[in-house]
Amino acid sequence: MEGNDKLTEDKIFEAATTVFEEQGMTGARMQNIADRAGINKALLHYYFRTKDQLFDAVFSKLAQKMFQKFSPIFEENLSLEDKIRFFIKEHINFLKENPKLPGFIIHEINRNPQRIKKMLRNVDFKILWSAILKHHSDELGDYNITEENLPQIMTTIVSLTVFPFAARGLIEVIFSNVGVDFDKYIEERKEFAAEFVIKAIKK
Amino acid sequence: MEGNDKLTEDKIFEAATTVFEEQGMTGARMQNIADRAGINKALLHYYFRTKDQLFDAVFSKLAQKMFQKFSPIFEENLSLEDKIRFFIKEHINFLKENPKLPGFIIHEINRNPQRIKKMLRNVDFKILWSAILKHHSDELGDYNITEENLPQIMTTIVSLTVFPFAARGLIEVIFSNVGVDFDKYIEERKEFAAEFVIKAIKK
DNA sequence: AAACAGTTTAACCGAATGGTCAAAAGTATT
DNA sequence: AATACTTTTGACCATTCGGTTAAACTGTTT
Repeated sequence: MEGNDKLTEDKIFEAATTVFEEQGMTGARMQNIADRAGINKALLHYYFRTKDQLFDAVFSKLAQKMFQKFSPIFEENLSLEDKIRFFIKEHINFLKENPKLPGFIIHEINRNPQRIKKMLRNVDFKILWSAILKHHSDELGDYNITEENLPQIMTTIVSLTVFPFAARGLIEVIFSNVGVDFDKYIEERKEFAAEFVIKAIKK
Repeated sequence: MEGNDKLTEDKIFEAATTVFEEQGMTGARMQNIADRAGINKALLHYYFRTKDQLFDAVFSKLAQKMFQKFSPIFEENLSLEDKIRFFIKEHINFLKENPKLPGFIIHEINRNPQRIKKMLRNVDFKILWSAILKHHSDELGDYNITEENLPQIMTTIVSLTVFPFAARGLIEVIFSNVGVDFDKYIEERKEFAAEFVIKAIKK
């Protein structure tokens, strides 16, 4: 049979994703993953020989999923302001669907910085970054954006979208105390963060 | 003897802090902590009965250390703008000394949200937050700050300081590719983030 | 229907890990 | 110097965990 083939592997992959996202590599248990996938533990090792291999597969997939979402930044067609609005809105929408992703990626990168180093070895950010400046060269006179402060601005924008999800557990406790709903806060954040950034960079 | 007493317990606590910060609760090994402290593993259990108790002690200490740094926000004496400048600068200075703290706290809260819920049970953020508005009530006419968007603004400021350290492993890889030095970036961030926020909230 | 190939399982294994214990070493008290 | 108390250690234990193995099961080919 071939149909069930992919099904089993996918079931494993999904279960592994859930468990790894929640517990991290070191906290995850192969037995737990097997249980969630509704299969025998030996079958896990039949499809993915070791825990490390299974983790690598999951991590690569999730990291790619995360990084892919940044590609719209490096394309043209929108004005700078609209691009900022579009990116922040879409990125928050993406994170709403994958709320555990930031915490997972952050922790696993901290635990093993080499892995991400290897993954991004062949990406030339220099070209990507200068592309941004080039795309909006005619608009740049209206904003406080230079090659020098681009790292500050880029990390700032990402901070605004990612941090609330990474620190969600903490933020939710505080918000519940103040009577704020996290989901509503996230919904409002799309516009707030975008206008916040635009206001800040405008000359 | 009493002098050596505290010394041993402190050596253990320091070693445990290092290991837990780097590996997290689930990745840490009691043997590793014992080795780092230069003592026998049995002695670990003599001072801290179980791994959970040792972890709780370390986590509580580190969480308190982190939260304490927010107290200047809730005191008066400075203008709103200077308070923002002061907090961001001091907070980044603090994080420079404790760069692993954000990732550690974030991960452990995600792994067990209940722990932080219990820790902050008796803190009334509502009072703290309204104190901010009260302290600067005379200045508020000049800024786009209301009780409604305070959650957005507060989380925004914290995002700007904390995220670079949480995601340091990733940011450093990208920066090294673009030829930016992380330490220099952090140094510049003190002023950048403060002026960024002030510009954004000014009417 | 027999041989074959891929899939799934139950039972098992060895190493790692958190934790214990009794004895040794060290320190203070008398 | 004898006693009593605390600290430190080496050896050990029980359990958990990642991983293996051989056999059973399923569908396909001949």
